[in-house]
Amino acid sequence: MNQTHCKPTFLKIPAQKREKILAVATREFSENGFENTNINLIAKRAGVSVGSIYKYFDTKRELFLTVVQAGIRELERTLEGVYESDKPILSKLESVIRSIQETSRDSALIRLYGGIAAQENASLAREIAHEMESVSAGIYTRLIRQGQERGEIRADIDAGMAAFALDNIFMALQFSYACEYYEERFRVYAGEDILGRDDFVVDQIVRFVKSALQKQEE
Amino acid sequence: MNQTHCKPTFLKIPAQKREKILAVATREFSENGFENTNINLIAKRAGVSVGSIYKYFDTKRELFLTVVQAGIRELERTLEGVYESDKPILSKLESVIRSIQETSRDSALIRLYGGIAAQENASLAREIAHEMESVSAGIYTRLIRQGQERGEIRADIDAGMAAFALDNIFMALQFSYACEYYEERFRVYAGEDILGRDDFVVDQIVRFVKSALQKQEE
Amino acid sequence: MNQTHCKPTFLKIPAQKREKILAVATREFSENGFENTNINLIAKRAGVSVGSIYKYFDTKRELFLTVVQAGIRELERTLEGVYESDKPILSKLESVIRSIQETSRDSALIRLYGGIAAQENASLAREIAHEMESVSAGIYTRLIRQGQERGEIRADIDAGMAAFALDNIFMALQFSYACEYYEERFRVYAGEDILGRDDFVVDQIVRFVKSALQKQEE
Amino acid sequence: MNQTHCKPTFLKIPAQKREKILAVATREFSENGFENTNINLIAKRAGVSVGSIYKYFDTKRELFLTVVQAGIRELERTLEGVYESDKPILSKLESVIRSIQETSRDSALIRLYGGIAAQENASLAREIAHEMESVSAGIYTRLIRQGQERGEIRADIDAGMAAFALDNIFMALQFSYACEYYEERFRVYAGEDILGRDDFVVDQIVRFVKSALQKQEE
DNA sequence: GATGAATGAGGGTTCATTCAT
DNA sequence: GATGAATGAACCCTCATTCAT
Repeated sequence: MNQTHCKPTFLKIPAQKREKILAVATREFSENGFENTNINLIAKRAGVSVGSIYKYFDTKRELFLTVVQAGIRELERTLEGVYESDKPILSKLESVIRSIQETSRDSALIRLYGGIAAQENASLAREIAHEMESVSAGIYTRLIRQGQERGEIRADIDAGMAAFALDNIFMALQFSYACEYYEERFRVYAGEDILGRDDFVVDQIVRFVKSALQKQEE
Repeated sequence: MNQTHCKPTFLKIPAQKREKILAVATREFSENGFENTNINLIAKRAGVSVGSIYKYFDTKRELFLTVVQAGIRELERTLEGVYESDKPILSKLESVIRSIQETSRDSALIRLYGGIAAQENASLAREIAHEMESVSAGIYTRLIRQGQERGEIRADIDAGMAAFALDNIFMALQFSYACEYYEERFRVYAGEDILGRDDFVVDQIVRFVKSALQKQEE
Repeated sequence: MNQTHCKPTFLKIPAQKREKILAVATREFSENGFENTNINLIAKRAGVSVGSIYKYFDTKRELFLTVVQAGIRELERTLEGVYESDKPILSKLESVIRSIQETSRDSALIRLYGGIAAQENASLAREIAHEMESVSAGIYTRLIRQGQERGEIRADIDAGMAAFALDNIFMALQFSYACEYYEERFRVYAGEDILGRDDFVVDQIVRFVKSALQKQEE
Repeated sequence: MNQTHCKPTFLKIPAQKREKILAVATREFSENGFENTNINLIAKRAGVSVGSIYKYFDTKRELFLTVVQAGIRELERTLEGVYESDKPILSKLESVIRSIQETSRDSALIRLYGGIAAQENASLAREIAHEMESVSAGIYTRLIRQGQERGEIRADIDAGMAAFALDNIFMALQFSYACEYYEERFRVYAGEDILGRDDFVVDQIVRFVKSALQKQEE
């Protein structure tokens, strides 16, 4: 869960250099996918030598994993921010959706996520899954459970499964704002102009999720 | 939507050979992704020459698109089957979920879907999106609308957006039964043994979706 | 010298079909060179099957040689026409130059010649040389000799060598009207607009050749 | 005229390695033509990796152009040497012819020239033409003009056209000592043993050219 | 520790030629 | 004789990784 994928040397170089490498690598991987990303090019664009990259990371794969992990930590911070507030739970959901709309557009990170699941390299996918999902899984599940305790969310549903369903909706929504494929899919479902109707989307998704989770009257 | 990606010659060869090629290609693409799939290997494993493959398809990309489209048509048939029955709408949803459980396990097709969105080749992704989603988008949206007309589904929600949310859940569920990455994610959310608890999953998802869509009492 | 490069079958098919094949092949070879010409494409464009082409010619090479030989015979006819007249010899030269200007522009045949010498396949080149040059060599040499006998051309020069020098000039002139490379070279020597100044070219070349061959006043 | 076709890296490697690569490439291209030359083979024979070749040159085409340009510079040096002497102009011509005889035999370079014009790749041909001919065109034209000024060469002929005719003769003569096809052609014109009668050739060609250019008596 | 030149296996694609119908 | 589908060797080029300096 906390393993690092880089070699110790990477942690000893100036922060600025480290961040430049990660920024360039994130952009390249998210734009081109794992296979089509060229390590030599990343090195050049980050202003370091290939040799150095291989001093910091054993393989292309390790660099990729490091980039993903850095992204996860960023995501974690965003989500935590939303949840730590003390608004009623259902209103937190609205915040999440708005946050997705704001951060996912043009987000290299989300595109990266979209691509991971498809990584031809199955073992790579598995390795990422755990650390990546632990974050949101944990947060969503805790949220649901809290809501159930407070009586704001129905108790007759498994917190994990509800969190799973919720994340299914949110994950696909993220992709819909970040990846061409899902953008197109979103339009097919909701109309050509849906990417410009953010308030409508928030309203509708909240409505859907709210009913799904709310304690049934009576 | 109806364009074919193969050359006419491909349609003229014996059905058995055609299916062998598609079966091998589907397996290879879904196991290795687009980039890591070797056309020469597909040819060898399908028992034809590379030359022949290139007589049937202009490029690797066209073969890939053909494989995807064949999968879409299969998916279409499965979904149509479920929806054409005259069960009450909410019970149809249960059928869909069961159908996902049955067909997604070991499904090269679904893995393929998972991979498409991530295709480094953005234009390829866009090209597939429309024809692929038109199928389920159409079916789900029609279903919701029908439900609204019959009074089984709440009218205060946009049919397209509801269908979108529904498909988000189902799509991710499909991936969860087909791709390593999503399997792992599923376990993180719902427990190590979730892949063996199909009835529980059906029950929980139905419960979630039902509330989400159902007409609110009173 | 008179060997044919095709199989007997080629001579038995309808003349129209035979000529269509040669016409298409000549165009293709002259536009793309030997290596870049695709036999399957020639077949398709000539409206016959590849199988048939290989019934008529053992190899791509044989087809090429046949095309070249057909071209030689055409050239032969043109040249003979010029020389058989009974104009004074030096005025015949003018006719040759004008004939070159008229026939070489857009001439697949000449481009073909230009390419032969460079055929990577050395043996192919040698094979063509004899039959190809015998034509003009014979005519030019006979012409010079005739001129020497008539006293129109200096006797202190070897007829063969003079014919060789003459053909060097004419051959390169032909290429200069037919092939991009030599066109460019021509422009470098004689100015950007030289390809539009035909009379000037005739005048200058005649002037040069005339002095070269003419009996020196004494 | 001064553009290089290689990447900067090529200029930084040891001269010996650079020359080895150019030597091997020149040989391969001149023996097999552009299309039939195998880059991987050049690499192996030059004792470097394919990867390196592609570090030095973007494409096969660029390597070819570099080889040609190197040849042009060599030709330039030879020609300049001949012309810089202060012999009377017509005697310089004799030097050129002797120089052709000496350098063209077994000259990969000249064979290369012979092949360029025929390059299936028309754009490639055009690109080479300018830089290649500028050299000899310039020298020959300057020579003629100088001769005209000095009164050694007739003034009633255009310097560029005379240089063109001259180069036509010399170019074909070069090919006649270097390429199989033109060797054969030479024999057809001047007899089977012509390649062994160098003095005769010099004498005859000088005689031809001299009359062509010389001021007419009286 | 940093560099970046060097490596070479690997893969998409073409096309001359064959041969079963 | 005609057809054209099938074959598969061959080649240009890429890029993850290594290693001498």
